[in-house]
Amino acid sequence: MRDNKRQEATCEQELNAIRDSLEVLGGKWKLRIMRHLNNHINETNTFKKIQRGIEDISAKMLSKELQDLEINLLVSRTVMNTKPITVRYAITAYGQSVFPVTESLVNWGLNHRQKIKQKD
Amino acid sequence: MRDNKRQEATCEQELNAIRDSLEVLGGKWKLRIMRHLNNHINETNTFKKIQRGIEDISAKMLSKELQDLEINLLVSRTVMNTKPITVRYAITAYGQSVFPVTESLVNWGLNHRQKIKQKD
DNA sequence: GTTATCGGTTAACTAATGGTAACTAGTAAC
DNA sequence: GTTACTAGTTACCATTAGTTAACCGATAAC
Repeated sequence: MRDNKRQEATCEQELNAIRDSLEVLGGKWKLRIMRHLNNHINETNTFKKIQRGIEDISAKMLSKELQDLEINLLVSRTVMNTKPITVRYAITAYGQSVFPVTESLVNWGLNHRQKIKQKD
Repeated sequence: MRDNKRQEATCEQELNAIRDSLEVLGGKWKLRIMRHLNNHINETNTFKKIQRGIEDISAKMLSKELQDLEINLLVSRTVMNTKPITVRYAITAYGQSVFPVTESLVNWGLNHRQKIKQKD
């Protein structure tokens, strides 16, 4: 794998790659959760603490999104040996690799809003 | 506007900017259409030609997506004075600005697929 | 034994996205 | 007048995404 032969993907492969990215990062909550974990990276982020920290997210959505993020290696889940048990979630080093990607989306989005404003 | 004070957006503003970007570029067809128009930039891209060029897209979806793209200034629409009338769609110069953004999504998606493969 | 906290799950709903097929109007060839 | 091509629109349906509210077992405080 080290001798990577990338950067000559076909059109279809590129569209698939974008679909993959948006599946992993898209939706209403995933990036909010990632950012929250990154902003509180030195704290013990338990399920309830995260839920209280992210406005309006329901237990169901938080549970489901954390599972998805864990499957994709972006977030780690550690059951702590406490009573009552607590579960600690943390963004992984790999998880932090999403921020440079989203930065370009942020910049394009900010610029686009200006552009559309000028239309009126 | 020229003295742009950007790049110090709050967390919430950044999430909104990402939402904006994904609203404009997301979904099943928008980027396919953009790429198609970009790949056939020297041709006259009529509605029917585009529909034949993009596999499985229905008239309804193509019509709706082209309208969205036009509203967002990414695609231009020109009614030609022919009989029967034809309508020419083209990607705008501004529309081409999306490709650098999607490139980072492509790269992350390709890399992520490798990463997940290694898990098994 | 009642109440509260932990980390969730379950069922039932609504909203958004996209697909299918039929249909429109205008023009032209046969 | 029937067929075909232009550029779409309309109505209906299925799937997905997300919301709401109730519930679960375990543990601990009162």
